[in-house]
Amino acid sequence: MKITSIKGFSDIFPGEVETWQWVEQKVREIFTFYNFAEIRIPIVEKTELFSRSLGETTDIVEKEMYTFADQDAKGTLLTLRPEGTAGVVRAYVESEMFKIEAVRKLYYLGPMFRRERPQKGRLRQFHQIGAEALGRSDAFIDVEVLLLLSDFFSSVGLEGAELQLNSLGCEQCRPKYRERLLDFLKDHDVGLCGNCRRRMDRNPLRVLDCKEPGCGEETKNAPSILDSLCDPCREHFDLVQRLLWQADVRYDLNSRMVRGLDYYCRTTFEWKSSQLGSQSAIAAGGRYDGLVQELGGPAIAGVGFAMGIERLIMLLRMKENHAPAGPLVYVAWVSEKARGWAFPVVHRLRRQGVLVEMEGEARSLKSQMRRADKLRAPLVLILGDDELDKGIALLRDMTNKQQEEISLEKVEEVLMLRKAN
RNA sequence: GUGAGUGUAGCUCAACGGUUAGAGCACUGGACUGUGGCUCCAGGGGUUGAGGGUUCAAAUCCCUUCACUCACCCCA
Repeated sequence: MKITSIKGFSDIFPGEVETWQWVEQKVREIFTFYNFAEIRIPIVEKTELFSRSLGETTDIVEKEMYTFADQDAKGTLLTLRPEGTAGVVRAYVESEMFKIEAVRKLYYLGPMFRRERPQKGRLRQFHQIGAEALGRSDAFIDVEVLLLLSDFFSSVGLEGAELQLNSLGCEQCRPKYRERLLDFLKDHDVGLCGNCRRRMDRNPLRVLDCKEPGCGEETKNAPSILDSLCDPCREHFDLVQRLLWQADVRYDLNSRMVRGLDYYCRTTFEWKSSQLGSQSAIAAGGRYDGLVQELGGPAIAGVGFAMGIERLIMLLRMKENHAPAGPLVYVAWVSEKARGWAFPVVHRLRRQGVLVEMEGEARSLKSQMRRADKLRAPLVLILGDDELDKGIALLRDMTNKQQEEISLEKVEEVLMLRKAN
């Protein structure tokens, strides 16, 4: 029986991996420019970290986490991280970073795991790029984070992503809004789909972004969270919008946008694209002012986002060719003696920085030429017994079909020269 | 977890229940005895996802199972 990969876990092969490397390079460039520093955190954490920060009743915690017992005596429950924010905040609190410098701007990049049914734009192991700004509660940092994302998108040439913006309020105003909404929904529950009637108790906000047309109709006049914000939240959100406007970043207000994790408050946002299929969010995030404290730290605010790399790459559509440079010289050999002569030469050339590839098996010269052509090598060094006897090698220029004889002693020298050009 | 769709050569796909399951691309070789792209010719490559059933006969129909895809749920 052939062993296959796990459902929802995929390989990234050469050809595609170059695009990943290019994206990662852009991340480092842009994020560093905004003074975000990379942090690398473990892929496995204690289960409790996630259940406490994401919320016990979220889908992720209830049914999507890869959780297992450690081999220690207590059988400590461990979980493959389903997202990055919890781990970053844990590291921030645990290392007491805030004592030295309360404000930290961090980013990370790596695999996340959620046991969902795979579909377009959704895998069980997927990759996220995330940024977290800890220690500031002002609207300016919310917008700085949004501008970072926006600049990143333009640096990779992403077009057609739309920003949706909302505010979820704080512990003061959100519970009040929740009550108001619930009252409204109770009066209208006849027109709601079965799904939404179930949603009412668990997370009434979610009823608002139900895809059923009937539910949309029924909740058309539902109270909006944006009309229910308390004064500080209102001012915060107004400033966010004013700054975005100033920075020329377009957005749509969406008071029905819900975030999946419990820790969000105030500003939340989502970048969406219509070209992604049903899973349309490419990046999403928001403010999480209570999280640091929830994880045992001081009352320190935070704001951040996560972006799905697979989804991002789907949208980039390989506009640019990120393939690495092919070999400068392809060495074709037609006898074992020639191969034996060429092998150490190839090695020496590589050590001197010349990109050389050499045929690996005894094949016709024709097929070796084909291979060289396919690799787009501009030069082919041809070696056979005839040449060795004469003390020469043939150097063919693939672009103009010119071929010259060079003495064996000069091969390295000549190729070094070609490299320089 | 629920629902639908699809599984045939390395890839993209054909084949009314009826000869030996084909084509394009890719690969290998030849035309060009040791020279790439274009063209022409030839060749290799398949347990038709797996297992069972119906039938004189199954890639084709039925059942089971597995995998993939898309959607719901939910989310990056």
